[in-house]
Amino acid sequence: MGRAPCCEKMGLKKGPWSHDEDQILISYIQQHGHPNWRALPKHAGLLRCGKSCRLRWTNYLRPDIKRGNFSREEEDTIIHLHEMLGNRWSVIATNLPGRTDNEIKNVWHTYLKKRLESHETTSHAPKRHSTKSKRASSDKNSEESIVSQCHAQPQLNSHDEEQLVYVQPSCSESSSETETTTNSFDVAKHEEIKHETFLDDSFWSETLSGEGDDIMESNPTTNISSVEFSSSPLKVIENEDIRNPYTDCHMGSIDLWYDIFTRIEELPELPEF
DNA sequence: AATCCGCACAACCGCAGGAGT
DNA sequence: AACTCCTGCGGTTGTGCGGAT
Repeated sequence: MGRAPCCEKMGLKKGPWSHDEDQILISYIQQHGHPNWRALPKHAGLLRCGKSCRLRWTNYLRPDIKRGNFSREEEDTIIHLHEMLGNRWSVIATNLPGRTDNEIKNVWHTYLKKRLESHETTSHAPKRHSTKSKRASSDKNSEESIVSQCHAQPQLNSHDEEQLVYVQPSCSESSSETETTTNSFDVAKHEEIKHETFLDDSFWSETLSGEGDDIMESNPTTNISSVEFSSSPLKVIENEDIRNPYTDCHMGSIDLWYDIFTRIEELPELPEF
């Protein structure tokens, strides 16, 4: 496979994004979407490579990013899924609405891994995320104000973890209500779990990439917030009252998970995807 | 008060793989 | 089939902050 030539570094800015750059990126994506990341910075007038723009958008500026501390349920979900999937952060992220793979990866490396290593599985977690934003109080105030400009929906609150659904895209750029709601979680059937998990991976990535861009391209002037939140999976879940299996039974389901893991290991061969 | 150290997290880098030609 | 382009992913690094010494 050919590898994309790295963006010509001549004259391209690196490092932390400035307020102005964020504004430019947000406003451009709101107006035009992001059908082509590579061409985006040029068209938007940003001295950044497309990769950097995409990363900034997906990891920080995207409207549906859920900021704030990870709940205990989210942490447990990460741990469970990491046991099952390994370092497939993007797949794990699809099960944590509003969380990015980068964020989950960071949390894992800086905190959860150590928590597991020290076998500290009981309630009190070590000091962490008391202020998720050590920097948030200073230079991120400005950044969050930027982000909030495209957050048409209020920040998620502590009840959000009750709305977690096993199979769910992290990105609300598009989602299908029926698809989301029909992906119910049947933990009793490990094959279905595997199927849904891996199906979810490709399914959502395809769905998201396709529909999101379609929306944007077909409605270039559509306000991104209205588009995204009109089909917000969180809203769907809220309406449908689908519960997260981890939330419902997560601490009581250790045996269940153990059973799942052991049964998976009994399988002669895992299908490759 | 100054320095050191660890933590948290944003951002970068290289690679893999799908899509298009 | 072979090639290029583009996107997404996972690993890693850089930087700023707060607490400890």
